[in-house]
Amino acid sequence: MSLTVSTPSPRIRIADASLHVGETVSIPGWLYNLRKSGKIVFPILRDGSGMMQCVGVKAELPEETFETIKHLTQESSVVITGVIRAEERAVGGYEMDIHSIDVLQRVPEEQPYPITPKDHGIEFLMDNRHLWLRSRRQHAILRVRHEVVRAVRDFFDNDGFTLVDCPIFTPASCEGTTTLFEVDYFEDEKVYLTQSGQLYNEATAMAFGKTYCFGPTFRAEKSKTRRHLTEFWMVEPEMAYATIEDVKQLAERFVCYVVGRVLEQRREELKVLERDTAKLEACLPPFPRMSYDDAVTFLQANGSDIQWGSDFGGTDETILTQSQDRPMLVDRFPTAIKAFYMQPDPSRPEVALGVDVLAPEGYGEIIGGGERIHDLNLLMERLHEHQLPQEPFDWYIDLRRYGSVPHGGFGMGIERCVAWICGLEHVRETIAFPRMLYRTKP
RNA sequence: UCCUCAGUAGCUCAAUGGUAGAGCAUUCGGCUGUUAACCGAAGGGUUGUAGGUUCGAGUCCUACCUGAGGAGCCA
Repeated sequence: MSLTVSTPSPRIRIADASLHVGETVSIPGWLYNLRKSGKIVFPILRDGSGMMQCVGVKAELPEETFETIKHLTQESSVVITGVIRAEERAVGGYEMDIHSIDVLQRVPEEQPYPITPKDHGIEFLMDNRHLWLRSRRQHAILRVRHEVVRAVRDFFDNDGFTLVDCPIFTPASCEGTTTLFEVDYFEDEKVYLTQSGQLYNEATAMAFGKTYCFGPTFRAEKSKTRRHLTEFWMVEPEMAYATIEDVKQLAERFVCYVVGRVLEQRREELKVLERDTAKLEACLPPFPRMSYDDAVTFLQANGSDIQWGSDFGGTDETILTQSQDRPMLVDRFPTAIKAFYMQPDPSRPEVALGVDVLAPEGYGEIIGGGERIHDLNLLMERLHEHQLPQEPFDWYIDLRRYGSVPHGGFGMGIERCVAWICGLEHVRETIAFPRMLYRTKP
């Protein structure tokens, strides 16, 4: 069966098939599907870069080779050698006439590959997440995610930001204290998994001017919705000498760049996902801007029972964004519901200079950020009001002692952004191995 | 933590309180251009668990377990 060993041909990836028309090449991959029709077989090979329909004709192959192909099982690992040919009837436009096949591992029929070409339920698919990643749709989503991550890095790298990553073990909370994962450190010490790199970003921004961090973030929220993971990836830029207006402009440019890159580089994947790209093409500046005050008025006029002073619910975000064709910016939230470090509006201290970006089509908040307090006394006051201990924040307070300046930034959740761009029902498909309230396997 | 819904073949789902069934997957057979191929046949079940009502329970009742969706909170 191992003809390729004695007659080695150049190995190619399916994505490069168009460069090898007429050549004899080998493609290492896995059997995606197999269609049989008497004396002709059509194994569909996948190699991670694409799909290739191969053709095996009984009359043109040794009987043993033909029988081997005919009885191949789904997801068996094989190296197929043959000649590439342009073929309109094949998906992808190219086809391979099989000369020989080398089977590395044949999936046994008594334990066949569980994910068949028909429908499956979400529980079954999540239990088989390690295999589900091989399917076309999951492949497309994770390629879009990769493009988003690349675009995020390129955007900040090309805009004068320095990447300075923040610690994952942290001694204290940035956001609320009830949503921290506690970890046993040495000598009875407790540390927590980071909820945000933002406090550290403020230190690095004072050192480099403009910085960003990008890494995993953890929230022990008992949230069981399509928008929540307990472990997610967040990119957080921070700028010295910046106001809320600078933050808003940065967020707007950033979101447009990321969406533009996916449209430019990942058309095929969006097509697999049946994403209406017109909705993404509408993502151009300027984004509509609304104050929290006006948002509350708008919501009340459109059926929400929200009262001034409380945060938006999931349905509130949907009501706000459903009439928009692009993301919207909402700013100046009640100071009382925002984190202690948020800068109050000097002319209206009851509202804070925070801004959220809400994605359209009901996807909700993808960015949260704003201007931070830079006045030492005000920061001390706010720490006290939030009943936070001073000692763990000593270093943070120091930043207001040594050349304090107005500064701000934001955080964007990668999974929510990818879910929106891909048009997915749930964020769980946007990360290879999602961690959720009741799921930590596989 | 609370609310709602669902657990039946490996998977997706049917079955008025009255003999547990189909499609896909698997195996065997047929077919030289298939596109989640198609046609024929076979094997495959402690109906989530424990109780209860009933002549009789997959179906009704109670508790529990598991999962999904949502609320609150959030990116």
